[in-house]
Amino acid sequence: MQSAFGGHVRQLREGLRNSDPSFSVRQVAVRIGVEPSFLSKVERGQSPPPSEEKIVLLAKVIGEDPDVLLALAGKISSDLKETIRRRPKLFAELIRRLKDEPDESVAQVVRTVCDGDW
Amino acid sequence: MQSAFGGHVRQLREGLRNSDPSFSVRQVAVRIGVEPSFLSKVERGQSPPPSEEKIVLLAKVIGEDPDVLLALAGKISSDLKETIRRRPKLFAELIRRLKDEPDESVAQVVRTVCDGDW
DNA sequence: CAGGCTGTGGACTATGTAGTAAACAGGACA
DNA sequence: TGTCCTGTTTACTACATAGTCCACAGCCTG
Repeated sequence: MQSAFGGHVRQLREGLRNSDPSFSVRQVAVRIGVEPSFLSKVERGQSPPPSEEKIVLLAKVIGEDPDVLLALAGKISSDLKETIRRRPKLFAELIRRLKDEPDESVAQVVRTVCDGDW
Repeated sequence: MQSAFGGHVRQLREGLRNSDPSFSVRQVAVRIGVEPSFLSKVERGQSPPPSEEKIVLLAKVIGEDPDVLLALAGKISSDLKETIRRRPKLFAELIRRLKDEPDESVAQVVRTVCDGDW
C-alpha cells in the first residue's frame, strides 16, 4: 500500500453515502473546498493527501478523528508541532521514553496528568 | 525576527571560531555537506533553514542539541513525528494535556515514566 | 432524448523546498 | 605583488506541494 489515507477516506465516505446520498465525491469536495477531481484522485491514491487544513475539514465532514486522519496522511497537527517546538528538549525526551511503551502505559501517564495536583 | 535559527547558528559558530579558525562559514559548510554560500545565506536568514538532515549534522558540528536546532528551524525530528503518527490519539491527548503545564510538571512525568514499573 | 447528476482523466500552474555554480571583493602573508 | 583564504552576491535548477480547470462518459429521470 502506498498511503492508506485515500482508501480509509473512501471507505468512510461510501459508508455515509449509503444512508445519505449527499456524501458523493463531488458534494464532499465542495464542502471541504476542493475540486471534485482532486478529492477523487486523493481517495484513489493518485494524488498525495491534501493540506492539513483540508484534512481537518474532511475529518469533520466524514466523522473521523482529525489526528487519526492526519496520521494516515503522514502529518501531525500543527498545534502539537508548536507545543513540541516551544520546549523541544522536554517533549523530545518524553516522547522518546514513551515510544516503546504499550498503549496502556501511555494512557496511564495521560490519566496521571489529568488527576495530578501540579 | 523572522526565524532566529540563522542568528543562533552564527553565534555558536563564531564562538567556536574564536578558539579554532576552522569554524569558518566555508569549512563548516563543507563539513555538513552544503555550499558555503548556502550556509552564509542561512545564517543571515536570507535562505530558510536547511533540511532536517543538514540541521542534525550542523548541530553535531557546532555542539548544539539537534532537537533545539530543529525547533528553531520550525521543525520536529522525524523520529518523534513517526512515534506520534503511529498512535495519534494517544500522543495527541498526552501532548495537549501537557501543553500548558510548567516545565517542572512535564519533567516530573518524564521521571515517572523513567522509574515506573509498567 | 435533454438535463442533471455521478466519477474520473489529463493538462496545467503557482508556491515552496533545498539547494548548486560561478563570480566578486577584501584581508593576510610570503 | 601574487595567491590563498574569507564571506557574500546573483542567477539558476530540480523536485515537491497543493491544488485548478476543462472535458468526457455513464446513469437516471421527467
